[in-house]
Amino acid sequence: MRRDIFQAIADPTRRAIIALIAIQAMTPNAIAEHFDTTRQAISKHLRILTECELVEQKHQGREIYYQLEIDKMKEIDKWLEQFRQIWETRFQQLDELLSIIKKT
Amino acid sequence: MRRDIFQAIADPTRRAIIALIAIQAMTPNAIAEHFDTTRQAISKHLRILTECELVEQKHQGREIYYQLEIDKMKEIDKWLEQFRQIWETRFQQLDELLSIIKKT
DNA sequence: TATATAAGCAACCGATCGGTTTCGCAAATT
DNA sequence: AATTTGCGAAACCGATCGGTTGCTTATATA
Repeated sequence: MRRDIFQAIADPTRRAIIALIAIQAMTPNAIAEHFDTTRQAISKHLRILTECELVEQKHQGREIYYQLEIDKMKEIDKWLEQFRQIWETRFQQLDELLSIIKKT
Repeated sequence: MRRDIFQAIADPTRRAIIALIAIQAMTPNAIAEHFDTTRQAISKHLRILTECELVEQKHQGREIYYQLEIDKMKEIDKWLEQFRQIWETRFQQLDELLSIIKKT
């Protein structure tokens, strides 16, 4: 059951769930209302999100509120960093090229 | 065959391929040498990456060089933007809290 | 105490995934 | 012209995915 964050965000429904609970913690039933599937399907998605620690449970009576563990999202940002360096370098090179053209 | 970038980066081998060809364009054979699988398996990954336009082909004789379409990576960055706003706000709030504590 | 509600869990299903093997084709090399 | 090399395409395979249905447990409410 090797879960990682990249696999977690691969599914569009899970990305939508993430965006939903980013605003405020919600129960599975409340989340399910936003989608065209059963609560059980949502529960499965929440289990995957919980397993890779993207989401946290907060028990409150018989309700379970799921909230986004926003810090975990930074892992994606961290991975992107190596490419951000490249595209910024490219941009800079383009910029330099343009200024050279301008001078001649 | 609905391919999107999030599904493309879900696989660890594909992420490694992306990182590899980010440095310089490479042929399928050259890429395959870096992994413990067959060239055909790599070819399949390249097909998926090509389908979602993360990668471009450059034919040169009978060799095909695959190069990263770095701009496409920005789509992930764009999606992350909404969450970056949240975690920066949280950080700011924490910062304010700390300065309030300091004052008292 | 009986009933309704919130939620997790397990079994099942068709579709897709990642991989291998085999094949065919086109470009280089001999 | 014959052979080697680089590559994609297709067929196949077991594993996993996303979903449903049916069940159990625990907390509220009548």
